[in-house]
Amino acid sequence: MAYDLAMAALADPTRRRLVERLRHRPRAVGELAQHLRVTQPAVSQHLAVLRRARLVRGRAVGRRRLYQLDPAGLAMLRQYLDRMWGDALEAYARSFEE
Amino acid sequence: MAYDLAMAALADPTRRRLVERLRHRPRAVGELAQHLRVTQPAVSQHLAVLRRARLVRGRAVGRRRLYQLDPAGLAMLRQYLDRMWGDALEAYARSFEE
DNA sequence: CTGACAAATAAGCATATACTTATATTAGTA
DNA sequence: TACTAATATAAGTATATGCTTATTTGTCAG
Repeated sequence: MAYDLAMAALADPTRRRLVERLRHRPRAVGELAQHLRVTQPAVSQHLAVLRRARLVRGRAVGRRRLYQLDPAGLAMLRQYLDRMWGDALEAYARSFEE
Repeated sequence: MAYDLAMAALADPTRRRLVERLRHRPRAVGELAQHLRVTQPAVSQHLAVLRRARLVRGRAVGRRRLYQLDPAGLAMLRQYLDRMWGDALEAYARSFEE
């Protein structure tokens, strides 16, 4: 039951934009903040939430902090959704049988 | 961009329990409420949220209302997560190359 | 038609949370 | 050492939302 943190984290649109911005390469906090209409502290707070959900990882490089996606959180979410998806399809098909 | 409603809907643990309870077969509102420590109105409100997110569908049967999973919402979510997952893996692999 | 049952809606409240500004921390630079 | 840059943390606020009770709407049984 670790996907609950990930689901809650991705429910926020600003955090989803952060994740999407990290899709292809790591970015520094300031760089992320520039594109987001929110202040730098807000971005740091969002990153902390994403970190706890294991959706991103941060490492210090000089005096900057580079964040990148952590596959772990996404993997758990995917697994959960795939299970639901499979069951939903089965139940849906069954609902036509009778 | 329809997965945002689904993400927000599934972020709530009570709503997730509702979805999980509907995994295998349709259920009536009262039946769902009995297993959930919340009142019937709360369940109805949650179901409304899930309906707007296209995660469930409800149909009237007599004076009861049977809800079942709607694959549509889950499909959108899955698609979104799969894209993120793929990109995350690529970026992760790339981060080892250099 | 009347009463009871099932679900949805209304209204209100209490808490969670996404934001802000201000400050602290840590690392590079002159 | 002092100064600046980059990020994190603290504290406070405003809004969103998940819950409750009370009421409304709709359906079946007698």
